[in-house]
Amino acid sequence: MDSELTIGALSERSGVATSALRFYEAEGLIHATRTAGGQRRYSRDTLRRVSFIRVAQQVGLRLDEIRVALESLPEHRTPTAKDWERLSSSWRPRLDAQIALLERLRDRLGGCIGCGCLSLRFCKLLNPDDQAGQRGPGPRHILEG
Amino acid sequence: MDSELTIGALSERSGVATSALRFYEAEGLIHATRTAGGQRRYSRDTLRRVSFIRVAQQVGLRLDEIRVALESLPEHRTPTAKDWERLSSSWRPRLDAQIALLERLRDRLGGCIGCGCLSLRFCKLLNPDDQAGQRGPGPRHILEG
DNA sequence: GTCAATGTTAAAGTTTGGTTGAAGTTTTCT
DNA sequence: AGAAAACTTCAACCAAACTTTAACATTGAC
Repeated sequence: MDSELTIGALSERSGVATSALRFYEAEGLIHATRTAGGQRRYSRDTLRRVSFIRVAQQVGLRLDEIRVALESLPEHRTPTAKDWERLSSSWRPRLDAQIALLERLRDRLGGCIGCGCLSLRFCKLLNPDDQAGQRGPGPRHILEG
Repeated sequence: MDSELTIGALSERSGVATSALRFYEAEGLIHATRTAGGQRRYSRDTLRRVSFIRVAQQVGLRLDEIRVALESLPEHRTPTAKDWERLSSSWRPRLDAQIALLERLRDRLGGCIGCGCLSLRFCKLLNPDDQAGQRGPGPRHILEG
């Protein structure tokens, strides 16, 4: 049992499509060695890397941010549980902020929309830190703040 | 004081770019009358409509869903605070679910990534309802569930 | 009446996160 | 050895939510 995974095996185990895995490689989020014939072989901890990527997406990170995060992992040894924990704990502020926003929305929905207060630019509900968010095109991720 | 707004005025008051306002109109989310010369003029409650749109986006709704929601407003009278409240209260389940997901992530981050449990497909953290989410292309919105 | 500021349209471009398809190669199974 | 299954690359496509650009028209202040 060589513990190298083919792209199909990694896909099956991670639940992530092979096309996505190739895409992640192109974006520098994961890496593979190649067989003599040119096929990808993944080391076992790539599975954990892929898991990290998917969870990070749920937290609202974009792939380029995730790439940067992953780059802070040790290069020449398999990352430990502690490494992963350090990485993911950096999300806490982000998660906390997002949870707070959603709770604010939930608890003040009725009042704020119906009333005349909404000039949005200055609405405390949406811009608690007075950032009128104009951040270019593309889909809006709710966690982007 | 005719209380009609030009697109520039609406943009300034709402904090939403004019290009976005035209886009919203093309998508059927807002409406305008036209001057003799063909310029848009918005009634005052359009401001509230735009506010609604932006808040709804924060809640994670896509524009087409927002359009449907807005279509349930009364056609021939200015919506009341109650109308808006009814509309926005339909978000509660969605908000609650999303808050729950984020709290789950926050509270179990360390354990779940570091450990070997993550075959993602079956991870209770990400798929509490056992939906291995394969929902087509496009950016992943964290609220999509 | 002039002129700057603001407005118009339509089409194309941007970003993110991928998928799809074609045409060919490698691995693995028997 | 031969065939099926899995793999390769590359380019094109998709969707959301806008923005940008170009070329031209309207408004409103003086």
